[in-house]
Amino acid sequence: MPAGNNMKNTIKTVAIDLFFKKGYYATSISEIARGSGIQKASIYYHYPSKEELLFSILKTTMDDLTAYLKENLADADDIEMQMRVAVHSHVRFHLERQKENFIANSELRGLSKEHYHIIVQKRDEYECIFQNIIKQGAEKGVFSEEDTKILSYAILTLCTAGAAWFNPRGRLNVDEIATIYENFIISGLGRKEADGK
Amino acid sequence: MPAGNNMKNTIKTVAIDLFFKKGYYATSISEIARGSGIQKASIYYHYPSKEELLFSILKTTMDDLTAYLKENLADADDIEMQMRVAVHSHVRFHLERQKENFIANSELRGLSKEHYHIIVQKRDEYECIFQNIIKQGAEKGVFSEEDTKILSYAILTLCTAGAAWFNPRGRLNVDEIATIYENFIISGLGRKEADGK
DNA sequence: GTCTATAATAAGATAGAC
DNA sequence: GTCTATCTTATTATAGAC
Repeated sequence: MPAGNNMKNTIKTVAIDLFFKKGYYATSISEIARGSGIQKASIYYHYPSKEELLFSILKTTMDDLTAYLKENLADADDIEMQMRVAVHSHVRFHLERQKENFIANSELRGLSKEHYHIIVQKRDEYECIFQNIIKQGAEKGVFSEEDTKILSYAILTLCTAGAAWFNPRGRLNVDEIATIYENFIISGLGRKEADGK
Repeated sequence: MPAGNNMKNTIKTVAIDLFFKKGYYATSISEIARGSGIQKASIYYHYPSKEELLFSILKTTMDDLTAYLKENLADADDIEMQMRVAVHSHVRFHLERQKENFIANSELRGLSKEHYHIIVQKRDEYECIFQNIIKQGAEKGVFSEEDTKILSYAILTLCTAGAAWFNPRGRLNVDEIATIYENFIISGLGRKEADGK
């Protein structure tokens, strides 16, 4: 994660802040420079273009997101536990790195065609992990047999949305929110007839 | 809903298309004019500014959304049915007027302070209807006693997200998707102990 | 109600000094 | 690695003819 130790990271941190607050297009290189304490021309020493700066943010976020999920899933054995861990991991990451994740979900259109494909492929790989858990759960009779793709989108967007409204100084902390979502989703995925547990 | 019968509506329809495809900031008045078959200066005869055009789109969308929900809820009596109807109504409206709704959820930052407050107030009123159903459901023991606000955000963002990926020529039609969401949410809201139904 | 022409401004990016 | 100065281009919006 970027800290303020060198200018390249400072610029990135400032850009994340501004892209989150105002959006990518509404943020100018001048503003990023002002926030970083340098002149706008100096930005181009560190990043070849505004678009490359955005790409750099999104790439790091997606890589860290997937690494975090895999790390957390290593301990989970049965299917329900895997889904619980996956949801918790997703919510936690999105709440703790709220700004980057919000950008990763709202500013994909700012990317070049090539960069867009790279990020979307990373996102697909991540989604695939969730879809496999749902599919396995349906096969083993733990989850209901609704449409796997739709449910994975539903679950992911549900948790992702947390990043849009979460207030770090609000009523509930990260783990409390993650647990509410976790219960909601496990219930939602349960078979409708009766709870066989 | 705007049709192509007069220039003011044509401009609005073209703008919705472009704001959805490219985003508000990435869309220029020139492009909207080109799509409408007039010169860019002529846009200003119909709308005083680009921001007013955006506001006009968002205002119509929010008003129609709330009217549609109230209309649908008029028939529903018990709480579970009310939630089913509300979810179905929300999903249906968001899938059928996908572009406007996507804009209404992603381009609020493009508004002036005054217009922003008007739209957010309309959104709060709409959310309030959902929160009341959840609260009543919890009081009567139909739904679990989780946090009302969190759950209403969860439900709304869940359904709203449909608008972001729905493909009108895709595998599933509007009603099929709405029903999947409906079941998921009713299960998710159910009490965790055992299904008392 | 739509046009042409243009004003006013701000953007992303580069050149070259230090 | 950061600066000043500048190029190029695009933007929103207005003035005034038709």
